[in-house]
Amino acid sequence: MDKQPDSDAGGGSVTIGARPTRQRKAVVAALGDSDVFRSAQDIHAALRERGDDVGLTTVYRTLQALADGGDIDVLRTPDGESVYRQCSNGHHHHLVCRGCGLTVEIEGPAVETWATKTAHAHGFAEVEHTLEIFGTCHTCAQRH
Amino acid sequence: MDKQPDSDAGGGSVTIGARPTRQRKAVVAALGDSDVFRSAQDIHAALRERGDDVGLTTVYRTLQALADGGDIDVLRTPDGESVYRQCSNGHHHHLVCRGCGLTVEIEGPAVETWATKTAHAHGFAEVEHTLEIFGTCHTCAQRH
DNA sequence: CCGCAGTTGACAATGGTTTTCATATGAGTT
DNA sequence: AACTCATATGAAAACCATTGTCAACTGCGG
Repeated sequence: MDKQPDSDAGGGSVTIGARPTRQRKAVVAALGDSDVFRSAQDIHAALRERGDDVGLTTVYRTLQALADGGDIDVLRTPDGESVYRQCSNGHHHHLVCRGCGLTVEIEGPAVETWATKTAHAHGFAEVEHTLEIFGTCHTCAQRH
Repeated sequence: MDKQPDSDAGGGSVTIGARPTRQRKAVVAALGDSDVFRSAQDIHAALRERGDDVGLTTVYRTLQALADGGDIDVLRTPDGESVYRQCSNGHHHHLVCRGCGLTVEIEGPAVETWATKTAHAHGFAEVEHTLEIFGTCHTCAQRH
């Protein structure tokens, strides 16, 4: 039910889909260019500016597919916007700047343990959790 | 321009606003009736069914006001919908059952400290964080 | 009883995201 | 190269929760 292991996607480390088209490669490239969480609209605008014309619909579809495949991370800003980012593998959380989207991947083993223990203590099973930290980074704080 | 501190709102434990109107009381009552997170539209529909006619706009406004005042908790479902719930005072997180919505309020002072410290260590200011734990409660686990 | 700030609500407008559907494209086949 | 057809694309329309608008209403203070 999940994809078969493909160790030779053709150069990229990310499985794009059945057909690695120009558009999909462009979206993946755009994600690779920045280490910031960006919205679909952001990416669409960036691509257009760069001359890579990709339809907004396609950007949305591609991002969704990548997220479903676990190749990129999604999270929702406090405004309810979905933002995407290419992340390292494995479980981690994010420290995100509200101003520019600058993101630091963080780990908190103690939190994981605590969350799981607490849930079990209340009789909950199949425990998952979400944890994101938002703030204003040093740079953004200065040019308020 | 904003509300003055009033320690005696007039009987309710929740400060509704400058004027405790029929509509606001109705919304507060609806929240008091259930201990699960519900959307504004849900509440609006429930009120209408009960005969308490309150405009959708007013429901939204009231919920937002209550949330701003810290009298109720808001969180966003994975679909991006805002849901509200009457909670105890103070900062806390939620342990929510995926099956029935059963919610347990939890506290994790250590997590708060850790989150703030970590953010500051990376030069972030005005730190906020979101943390929710999802799982399957004992009851739901049995009748899978 | 008057007046005005606070409230209300029908309706329009927003805006991110998804759907629709006609057209295009690419990988395999003949 | 020509053919096929599932897959992919994208412009435009649909969605839909939420917010803005603004005229009408309400209730307490004076």
